[in-house]
Amino acid sequence: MPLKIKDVALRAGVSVATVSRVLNNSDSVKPDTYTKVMKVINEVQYKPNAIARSLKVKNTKTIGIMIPDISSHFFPEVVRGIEDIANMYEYNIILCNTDLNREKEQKYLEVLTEKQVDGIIFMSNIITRDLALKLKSLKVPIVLISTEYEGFPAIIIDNVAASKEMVSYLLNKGHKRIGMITGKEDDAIAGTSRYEGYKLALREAGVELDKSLIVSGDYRFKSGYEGALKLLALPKRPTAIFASNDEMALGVIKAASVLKLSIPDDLAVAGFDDVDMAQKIVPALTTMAQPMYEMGAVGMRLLTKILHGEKIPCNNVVLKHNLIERESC
Amino acid sequence: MPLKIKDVALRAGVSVATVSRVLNNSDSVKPDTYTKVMKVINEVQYKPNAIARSLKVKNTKTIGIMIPDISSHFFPEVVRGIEDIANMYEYNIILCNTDLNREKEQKYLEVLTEKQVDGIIFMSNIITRDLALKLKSLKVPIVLISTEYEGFPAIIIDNVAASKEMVSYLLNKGHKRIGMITGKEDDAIAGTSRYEGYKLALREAGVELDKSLIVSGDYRFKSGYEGALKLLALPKRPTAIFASNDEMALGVIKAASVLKLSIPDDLAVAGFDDVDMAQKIVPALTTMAQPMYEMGAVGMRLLTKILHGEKIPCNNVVLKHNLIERESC
DNA sequence: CGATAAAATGTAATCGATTACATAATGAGG
DNA sequence: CCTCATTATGTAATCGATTACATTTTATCG
Repeated sequence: MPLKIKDVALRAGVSVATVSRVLNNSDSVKPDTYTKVMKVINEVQYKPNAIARSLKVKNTKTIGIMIPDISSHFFPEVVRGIEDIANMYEYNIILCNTDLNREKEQKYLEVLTEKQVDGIIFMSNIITRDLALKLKSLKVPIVLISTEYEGFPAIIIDNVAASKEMVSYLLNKGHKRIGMITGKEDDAIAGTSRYEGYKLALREAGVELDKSLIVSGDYRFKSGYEGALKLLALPKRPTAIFASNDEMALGVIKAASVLKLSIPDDLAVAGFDDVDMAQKIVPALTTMAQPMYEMGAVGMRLLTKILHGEKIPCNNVVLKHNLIERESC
Repeated sequence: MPLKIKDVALRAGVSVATVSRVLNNSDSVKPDTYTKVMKVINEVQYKPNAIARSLKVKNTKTIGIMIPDISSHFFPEVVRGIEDIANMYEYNIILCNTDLNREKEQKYLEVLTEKQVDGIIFMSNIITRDLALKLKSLKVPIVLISTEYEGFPAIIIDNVAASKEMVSYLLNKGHKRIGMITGKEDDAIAGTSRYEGYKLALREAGVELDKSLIVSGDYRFKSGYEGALKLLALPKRPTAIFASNDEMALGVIKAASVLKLSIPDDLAVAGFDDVDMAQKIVPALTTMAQPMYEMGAVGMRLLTKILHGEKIPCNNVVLKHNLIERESC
């Protein structure tokens, strides 16, 4: 039903080639014909069919974004960063929630390639060898965010250093017994490395590691809440708790509140991420900020560079973390 | 570079038509040939080009989602609901952040139509006549969420009733002076109607409206914070504050905390939305829940029905709101 | 003013699938 | 074993753009 380039050509009394030329204002077309064609285009409100175009030019100006879950904190900001830059370069984004489910991931990767996306931004906790192989086989540029793998460009922060910094900060504030709620063990990037940073800070300060102060969580509120209850039930309870992410830190705060502990006097709480809410809650949460928006933006900018033919080294881009002192410590 | 249907046909010793038939398992194809072709497809890892397919069959199995901003609360949940259902029916979603900016909106609508999306889910605060006309002219099915306009199917809640219910609840708790922080005035749906509900509840209870208790906000934390400071500086301060959304309610809580007012004893606070954070903060926020995920899911389900040719009446689907009592009142 | 180069436009092939229509293979029934 | 209906497969047009190449128009200049 909608008009095709042919119709425009007919009405303007030129060939389809000419119309295509004014559309892409490539090649040379006489000013007269240009305006003549433009007039028709505007009159009939002609909108070129991008699908047909894509078939010929072999690019779709759309990229895929694979994230675990848009409704969990952290991701919306990243996605927003991606979209803003994508928009700037006239790309659109197809959003895929994987729930960290391998089958869903697989399925999405397939439809994304079938739909001929120009590139993919991939976020996940851990990338297995299999997955990496699969990603490589796609022949489409891929940028990783908040995860890494040999052979792929990735946007990350230095989790070990960031975590160490936070724990050192707590140590400097005089805390000797610092509880930690870790992320999932199988999650290389945030899980292991943030715990690594914790241990490094202790070692540097000459404080002995007390395993009873470590409980493992899964990044969710509930696990932070329950982990804190466990830690706070200890005979020698910690004076500070560092949670691997803000969501769990919120759980810690909640736990403290049911135990009628005041923050930061009875218990200092530190988080990780600097999720939007961190500054809005009472008490405002001291946390290690990840530049979420920027991670998305930088990742997308990198991807566009690749798509524009620039040769990009496949190494990690490490963005700066930032310790934000607020009321909870 | 990737293999085409022709290549598969060649290797399998059949025609492209036959390959296409096994791909779409339509028509009749002999079991023998079916397996023969399938074998080749698997061997060479053939992936059909969805763009080429779309050009011919005139659908893209992708829909557009227009939202103000994915990084503001409320939307991620809705989007998640949409995506889950979309995924179920093999649709993908292109995410567009409009920032409620008319030009961006316009631009996105254009590229979405050029990219031949099969449908659009549109969220915005207010729909002007111009915009509605534009939407109609797109010839593509559109479902509205959290907004409405004559002639479009829309998924909403009854904001007036919900708001009235909340205020009545506060009144029943014995509050006589209830402050309200409204949304933007130009925002028909949530802004005006929630204030409307407030007034209705007062009238019903025979409480006189005191305009000094009404301050207008813009749905953002800061405006909630500042609005609360203003209200709490009143000679006769309110004993309860109802904010038009949770984000602002959080601002109210923050304001109360700097003024050293305890919640709910010195001040009751109520929000609207039941954003994920509402239950996680201290004190947990009493709020009017909107079924965000469900709104997305129902909206998308409606859209798929339309896309599958069902005739759907263009009226509002009103989902149930739900008053959630927590600690802040 | 005519030859020639440069600019503008047109013709038709192409991208990679689907599908109407034509044709070939198979099976049933006498 | 032959005819005819049915099933299976193949041929070629088509979707709506882009673009290589061919052709026409315009401009330049001796």
